[in-house]
Amino acid sequence: MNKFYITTAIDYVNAKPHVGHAAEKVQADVLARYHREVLGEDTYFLSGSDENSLKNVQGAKKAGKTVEDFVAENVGYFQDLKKQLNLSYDYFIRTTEPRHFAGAQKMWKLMDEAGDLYKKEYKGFYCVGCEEFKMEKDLVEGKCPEHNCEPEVVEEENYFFRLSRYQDKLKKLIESDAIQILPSFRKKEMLSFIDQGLEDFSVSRSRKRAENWGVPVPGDEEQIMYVWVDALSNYITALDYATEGDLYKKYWLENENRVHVIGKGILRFHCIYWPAMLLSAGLPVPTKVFSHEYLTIDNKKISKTLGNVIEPQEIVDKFGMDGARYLLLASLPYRSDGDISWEKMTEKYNADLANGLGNLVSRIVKLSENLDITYTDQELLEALIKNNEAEIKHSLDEFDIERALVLLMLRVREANKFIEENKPWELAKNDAAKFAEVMKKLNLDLAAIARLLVPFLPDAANKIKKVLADKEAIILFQRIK
RNA sequence: CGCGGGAUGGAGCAGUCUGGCAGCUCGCGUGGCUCAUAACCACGAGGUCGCAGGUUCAAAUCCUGCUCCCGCAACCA
Repeated sequence: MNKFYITTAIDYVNAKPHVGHAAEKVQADVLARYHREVLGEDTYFLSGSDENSLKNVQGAKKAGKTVEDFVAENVGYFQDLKKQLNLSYDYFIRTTEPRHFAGAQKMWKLMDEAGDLYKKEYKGFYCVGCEEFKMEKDLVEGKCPEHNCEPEVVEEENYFFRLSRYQDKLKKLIESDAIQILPSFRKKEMLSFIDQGLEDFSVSRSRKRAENWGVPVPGDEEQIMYVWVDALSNYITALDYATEGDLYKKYWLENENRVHVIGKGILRFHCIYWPAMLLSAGLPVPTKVFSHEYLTIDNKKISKTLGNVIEPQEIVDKFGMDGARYLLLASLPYRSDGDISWEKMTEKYNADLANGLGNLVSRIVKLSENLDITYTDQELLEALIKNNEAEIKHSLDEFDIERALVLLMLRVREANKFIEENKPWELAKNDAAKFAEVMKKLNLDLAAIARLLVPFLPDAANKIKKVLADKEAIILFQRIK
């Protein structure tokens, strides 16, 4: 049996999740369900939280809580997304778990043994007010914009990873699609980044600066792992890499599909840093990295200060679980950022789900009320083919979820058109045979559409199947003002 | 000359690789229908396809130059 391992990014839990986080999880969920429920593959789907960041320590301080409590509380909000949006992930990894520490340290040791870790002076601008290092680009006229003070130049010894050593190997892996990067223009971007020359990067911080929070560097009491080795290794530590458990063997070692779904902002770390670290440790690299674009709200970046945050739960409250899934998926184009607003969402929900799919279900169920419709599996397979099954699958193989949904909605329109052209309500009165024939086709089409909807709108798909059998009219998606 | 993406009717997008009547959804107007969630279907108005050149029988599509917008630009998820 084919196997499929898919992960989402692990999120910082220094605040509640917003729609952008939610959209990524739903996208990954569609792909996971497609492989698990449609293709019937042995699928493992992972999500999780990145808890070892200094940002969490700072967030906790602000909130007047212990880091443990602060992080646990926010993790709860992220885990709530599972129920809210019907996510089907198999496990939610927290990077504060002991087995994650053990796995990250194990990987560190292998990289060290490979001779890829070395100590070097790290020089940076440290703002005492922010208690963190600032990038030069973040400084305004050489000063920290938040505190309006000149940062200290601090030098500190850190461990560095020899990324430079893997430049050629990475280029080959990406060029040949051994690591396939989607959409394709992102592959181009990564290749041209490699061509500019890869430099080593720092992978640790002093224990003091890390505020004693995070994964300790093996064999060096004074250093804590910085984000890369720690966070990225979650994709294998969650599979019990530390003990080389069954999950790890099954889904990482003996599997051809190791897929990461991430946002474009962290593309480089997944396509370059992470594979290089795996190469160093002698472990298999990911086979696919899908980079989604970002959601904006009212054409602005999602930002607390702008006050334009929409919580996932709010969308669920208004449009229902599958309604929210649909809107998040359909609002995020494959190749560019997508914008949402209450107005746009309401419009799309009404057009596609209430007036489109939902109304179609009502029409067909009512018209079929007094008919006894049966069909064979073979007939259903033929209906699937006629309803763009191949094209929809092809879109999903390319991770183009938006296009798959467009194709599905096209089928809904076709069915509505077919009803109009054949006027079954008239046939019911004067041509019983033709009426039965027309309604059988419509039932088959709707059954096919329901089957194709499974990865996207699992609940609605089930309800359609049920209602076709029971013939009890339902309002699948209530029209919203 | 840092890298990548984008500019197509009121809005959102496809089409560009492989040149050939400019297409889809929403919104708007008119008509039709009544099985349905005032839903559905048809027709229509609306675009010199960012700008300027070039190649070609033919350019949104290929070539050259330019303008504007967005993301990334390295240890920042």
